Amino acid sequence: LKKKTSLADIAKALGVSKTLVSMVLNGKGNENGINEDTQKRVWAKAKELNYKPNIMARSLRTGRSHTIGLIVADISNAFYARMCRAVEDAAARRGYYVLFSSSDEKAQKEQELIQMLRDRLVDGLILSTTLENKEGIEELEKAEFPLVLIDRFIPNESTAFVTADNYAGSKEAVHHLIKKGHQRIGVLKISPSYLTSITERVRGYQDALQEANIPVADQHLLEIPYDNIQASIKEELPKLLTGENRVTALYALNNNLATAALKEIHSMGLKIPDDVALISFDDIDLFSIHSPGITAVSQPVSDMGTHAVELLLNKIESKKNADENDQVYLPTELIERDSCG
Amino acid sequence: LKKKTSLADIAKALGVSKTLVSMVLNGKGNENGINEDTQKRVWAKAKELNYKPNIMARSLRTGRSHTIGLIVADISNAFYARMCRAVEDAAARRGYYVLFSSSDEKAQKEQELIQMLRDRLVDGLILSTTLENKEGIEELEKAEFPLVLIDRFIPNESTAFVTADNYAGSKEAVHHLIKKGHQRIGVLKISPSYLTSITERVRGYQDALQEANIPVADQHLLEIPYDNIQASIKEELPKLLTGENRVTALYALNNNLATAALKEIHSMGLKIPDDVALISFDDIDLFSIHSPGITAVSQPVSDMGTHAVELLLNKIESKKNADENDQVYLPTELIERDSCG
DNA sequence: ATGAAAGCGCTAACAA
DNA sequence: TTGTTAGCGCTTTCAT
Repeated sequence: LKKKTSLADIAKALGVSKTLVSMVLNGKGNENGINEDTQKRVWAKAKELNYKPNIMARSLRTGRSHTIGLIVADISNAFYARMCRAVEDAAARRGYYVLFSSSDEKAQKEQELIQMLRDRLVDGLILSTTLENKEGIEELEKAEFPLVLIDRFIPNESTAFVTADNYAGSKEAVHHLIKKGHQRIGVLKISPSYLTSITERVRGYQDALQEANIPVADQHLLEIPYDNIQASIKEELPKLLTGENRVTALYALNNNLATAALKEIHSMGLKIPDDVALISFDDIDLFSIHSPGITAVSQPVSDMGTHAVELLLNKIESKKNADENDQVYLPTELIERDSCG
Repeated sequence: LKKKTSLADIAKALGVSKTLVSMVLNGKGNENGINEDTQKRVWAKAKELNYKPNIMARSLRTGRSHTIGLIVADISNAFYARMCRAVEDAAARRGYYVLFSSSDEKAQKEQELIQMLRDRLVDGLILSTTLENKEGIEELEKAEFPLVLIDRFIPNESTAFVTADNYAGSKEAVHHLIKKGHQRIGVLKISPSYLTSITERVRGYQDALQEANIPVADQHLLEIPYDNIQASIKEELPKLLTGENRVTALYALNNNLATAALKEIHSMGLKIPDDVALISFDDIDLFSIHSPGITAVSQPVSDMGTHAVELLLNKIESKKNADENDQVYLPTELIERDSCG
C-alpha cells in the first residue's frame, strides 16, 4: 500500500505553508486574499501529485464526518432495500455518505449498532427503531445527537420522525374490503406488535370496521412472530380459513406477511379472490405480477427516505427553520387490483 | 452535542498517563506488565465516564479503519440486497463494518465511489464492477489496494473474484429446456453485454445448444438495455413470440429480465408453459409464489458475499495462505418448477 | 511498572 | 498576502 500525498507534500514541493494549501484547496483562497497565481500553482501541484484529502484527519479536526448512519430491520427486505436506496441518493445529493446496518428487529443489536455508528463519528442517524430501546434513544436525545426515526415513531415523544400515514392507509384498505362485500376480515399482524407501523394499521382496521358497524372479532387477529413467519403462517392460517366462522378476506399488515400468506393459500389449494380475498399493506413487485394481481396499499418509500434525509441534514447543519415540522406522515395510495373480488 | 470522554480524561481522573490507559483498554495491559490493580481502576473509570474510543483518531494513527466498501449496481435489487446483507454479516463477524453504494451500472459513478471510499480510508473494497472502468481498477491494483470483485470478473486478469459458476449454471438451464422438448429458445440478455456474468451465461447457452446439435439462431437473442427494461421488453418480446419461427421457450438471463418478461407475457394474454416456457437465471421469491412456479437457476448469493469478505479480509490482514485460490466460482442450483412444460 | 513525547493529516486562530 | 502554531484523540517508541 503506497503512501498517499498529503497537504504537507504539496506545501513542501511549492515552498509554501500547509495552511495556504489547505485554504486554497478548500475554496477559501479568495476569501483569504491569496494570489491568483499561487492558487493556480497549488491546484496544479495537487493534481500532479494526485492529492486526495484524508477524511479521517479532517473529521478528527472538524468533528464532522459527512457520513450518516441508517439502521433498518433487514436490508435484504424489499421495503428497506428501496428505502436505503432513497436515503443513499438523497444523502449523496448533499454530499453525505451512508453507513447501513440491519438490526434484525433486535433491541440489543440496535443499541450496539447505534454505538458503533457513533464511534465512527457519524454526524447523525436515521433509525427504524425496534422501539424496545427507549433508553438508547433517550441517551441520543440527551446528547443532542441528530436523530430521525423512520417508518416508526415513539408515541407521545417529540423525537423527529417520517412515516407513512399507516392509520389512514389501513382504514382505506379495510373500507375497500368492506365495499367489496367483506365483513369477516382476518388480519395478519407481525410481532413485536408494539411497532407503531403495526399498531396504527390495526387501529385503522378497527376504526374502519366500527364506522361500518361491523363488530371487531379478536379471533380474527393473528399475530405472527417476525423471525418465523412462514412456518407460523402455515400453522395459524387454517384456523382463520376454515370452520363456520371463517373469514372471507385476509388483510396482511406487511409485505412479508402477504407473501407468506400467498404461498400458504396456494398450497392449501384455495383460489383468490373466490375462496378468500387478500389485501396487503405495502406494495411490492410480486403483487402486480401475480395473477390475480394483489390489491395493496403502496407506501411512499422513496419519499420517506428522502424526507428523512432532509430533516436529518437540516438538523445536522442547523438549517432548520423554526417552523419546520419534524413529525411527518406521508400519504399512502391504494393500488386496486383483482384480489378482493 | 456534548463532548465525549477521551483517553486524556480518564488519565487525568486517575492521575496516570494516556499511554497506560491506552494500553490497558486495548488489552495490552498484561503484556506490558501493568498492575492488576491499576488495570482494574482504569476499566472502572472508563465505564464510569462512558468512554468510547474515537475511531477517527485511531484510524488516523493506525492507518486502518476497520471498514470495507461495497459497490453494487443497485442496492434495491433483490439480488444485491441479499448480497449486501451477507457481506454485512460476514464483515461484522470479523469486526468490520461496511460502506455500501450503488453504481447504477455506470463506470463514472463507479470510479467516483471508489474514490470516495478510498478517501474514507476503507481498508478494502468489494466491487461488482461495471467492467468499463479498467483504468480505475488497475490503479487500485498498482497501489496494492485490497480488492475483491464480486459477481463479475475481468477476463484474463489476476484480480481476485467471487462469482457464481454462470457458465455451468446456464448450460444446465438450457439442457433442462432441451430435455423438456424445446428447440427454439429465445434468450433475454441485458446490456451492457460485456458483463462476464452475462457473457458466461450466453456461452453456456450456446454450448448447450451445440452439444445437442441445435443450431444457434442469432435472432433468438434479445438485448435489453439495463435502464429501460420493461419498455424495451414490451417492444421486443412480441418479435420473439410471434411469427412462424417463434420460440417455444424464453430464457431470461437475470431476475429483472424474467420479471419484466413475466409481466409482458401476462399482458399479452399468453399462458406459461403452454404458450411459452420460461426459465430464469437467478431465483427470487416471486418465482416460487407465482403460479405456475417459475423454474430458475439459483445463485449462492449469501455464499458469494461471505466468501468475498473472507478473501478480502485475508488480503487486508495479510493472512492469505500462499495457496489460497482467489478466483472462485461457486456452484449454482437448478430449481425445477412448472414453467417449462 | 509507568510516562513523555512524537506524530498521523488536517484546520483555524492568530501573527507577521 | 502568507506563515506559525496549536491542537483534534489516539498509538507507539523509547526512557525512566
